Amino acid sequence: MDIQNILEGKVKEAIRSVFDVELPSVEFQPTRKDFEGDITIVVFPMLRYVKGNPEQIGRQIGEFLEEQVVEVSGFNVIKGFLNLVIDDNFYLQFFNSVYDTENFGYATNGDTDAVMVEYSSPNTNKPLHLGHIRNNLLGYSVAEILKASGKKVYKTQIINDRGIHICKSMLAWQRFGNGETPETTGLKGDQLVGKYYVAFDKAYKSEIEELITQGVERSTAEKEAPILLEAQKMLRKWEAGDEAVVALWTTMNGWVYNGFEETYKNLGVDFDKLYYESETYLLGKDVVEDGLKKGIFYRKEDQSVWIDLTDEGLDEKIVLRSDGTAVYMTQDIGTALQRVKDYPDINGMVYTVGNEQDYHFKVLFLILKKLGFSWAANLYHLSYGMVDLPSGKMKSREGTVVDADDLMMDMTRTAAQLSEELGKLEGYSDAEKQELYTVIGLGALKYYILKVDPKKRILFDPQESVDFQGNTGPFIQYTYARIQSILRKAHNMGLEFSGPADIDSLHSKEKELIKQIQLFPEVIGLAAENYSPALVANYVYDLVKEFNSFYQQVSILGEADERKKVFRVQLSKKVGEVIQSAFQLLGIQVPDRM
RNA sequence: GGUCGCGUAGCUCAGCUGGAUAGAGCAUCUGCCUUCUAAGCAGACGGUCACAGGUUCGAAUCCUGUCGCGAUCACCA
Repeated sequence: MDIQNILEGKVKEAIRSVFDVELPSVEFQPTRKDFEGDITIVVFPMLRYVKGNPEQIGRQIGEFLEEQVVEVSGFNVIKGFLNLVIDDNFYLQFFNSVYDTENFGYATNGDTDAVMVEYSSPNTNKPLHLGHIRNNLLGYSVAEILKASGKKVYKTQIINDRGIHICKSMLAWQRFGNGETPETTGLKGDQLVGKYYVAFDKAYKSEIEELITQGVERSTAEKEAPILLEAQKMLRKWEAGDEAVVALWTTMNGWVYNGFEETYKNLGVDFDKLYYESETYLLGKDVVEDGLKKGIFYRKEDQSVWIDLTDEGLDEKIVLRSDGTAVYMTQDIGTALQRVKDYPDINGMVYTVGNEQDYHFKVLFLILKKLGFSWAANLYHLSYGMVDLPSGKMKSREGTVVDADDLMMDMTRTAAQLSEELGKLEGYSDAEKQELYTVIGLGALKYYILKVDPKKRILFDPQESVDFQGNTGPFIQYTYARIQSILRKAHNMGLEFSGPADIDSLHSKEKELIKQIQLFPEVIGLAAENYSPALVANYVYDLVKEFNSFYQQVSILGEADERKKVFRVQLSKKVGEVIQSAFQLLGIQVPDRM
């Protein structure tokens, strides 16, 4: 089936018959655009087994292949590179075989094992910001890519709904809130709660300054500011189950959840299962006991429990405090186990968390492996770089963040403004226009973030906003819309474009397009293997570039030859489908018109 | 200081398991809307792939070292 396999066998055969040597493998690569040919065989690696002039060996193989393999219709040799010309028929056959395939590129035979993908995982004391957007987009997209590669996927987030951070917001709301609610203020719940988190910080800072003027050391003042002590007291009350505190906590978290839900909906991400830290923060202690018995952990004199990872080049790490309470690590161990308990088919997990926690996850995964869980072999920390602003790091407490809701609205507004200027949307209702602007604005934002390697840090300049030209979401969406326009016209012309393509030879642009389409399944596999939406983004951009060049240089609907015309429409349709599929993997919608 | 990541055109980024003359977009310049949507196309300009060694027939890619930027090394999460 696969041309490469056929060729590999034949090349080995050629070498065997001419030189009487067995080759272990053959190296292929797509032929560079500036040379004639489609597939290139690199002769250099063969020189270890076959003595001689690479150019001559290449020619001998080429002659053999041209004679013996129907798909090979010609060849040329340049230095050690044997460029093979593949017959148009091969590409046509491939095209016909996938033309009617729905979800072309997606793996069909599903894996019985499931993988759980965690992303977002916000604190409930403030609204989502640009950093969360990157997290959400990455997590969601990787989940979609894994699904497309044949895996069963559960999307989840752990909501950090307890701790000192939410108590700070609660306390500030009690003090300065005057009973404000989302209803009375018209603010989104998460925005309202975030406002009080900032208010807390302001009050805290002024108390520190106050103490310092009274002659207290700064470090002491920071620890003993009354409002902070009060917040800590509140946390203890919460842990003791104090009714009033828990009631307030429930109310305010409820506001935040409503707000988050709206943001997630706008962003287009969702979850199959939610975990709440308030329900999981005590987990993991029993596992630690187990680990102690197995000798994986050890207890120090003060009763705290540790693991020694110095053999692995890491440090010693605490897993249980001397007072017997859990640390972050303990919780994460317990939560992982809980997930496998809830979904027994899980055989791997992906954690979408910023790269400042690289070390933490390295340790966590190592511990889980040492504890002997089979699924621990398939844990992946989807680590990504920070999103920084030209002014520096974003800090929620100081209000120097790019708010997720604001940003999405800005992008939509920019899209609207641009569309108005271009003025192509006559006949659309205001509601339809608004929806389209959202699709485009979010397309720009999502693509902008997903096209860069997750590992790299992003410098986000809100002033310059996000481009709509070149390697961008809207450019790709635009191409898709243009294809839909062709299909509408073709339909109106009464063109029948469902059967197999029936033409004699391919235009070079057509051939290039089919080659590009052919790569899609491979790209999905690679993206899944590397947990990298960027591979998909850059692939679809190449496809779109190729299509635009085709579109601009050959006539599709104006082609005189009826069979060619039909084929070109079919080809355009398939390109549209691949664009749509690829964008689905990125969580980006695609418009019929723009 | 130890560990991890990053460093490619003026700017933002691609570059798959090492392969031919390192690719896009933005910006600057030149053409192209009476024909399928110009958010486009064709082209020009722009690079000692941070630096120095090494492995290899062949290195942006692999190894070592140096420099720069970032993160991390809590009985915080």
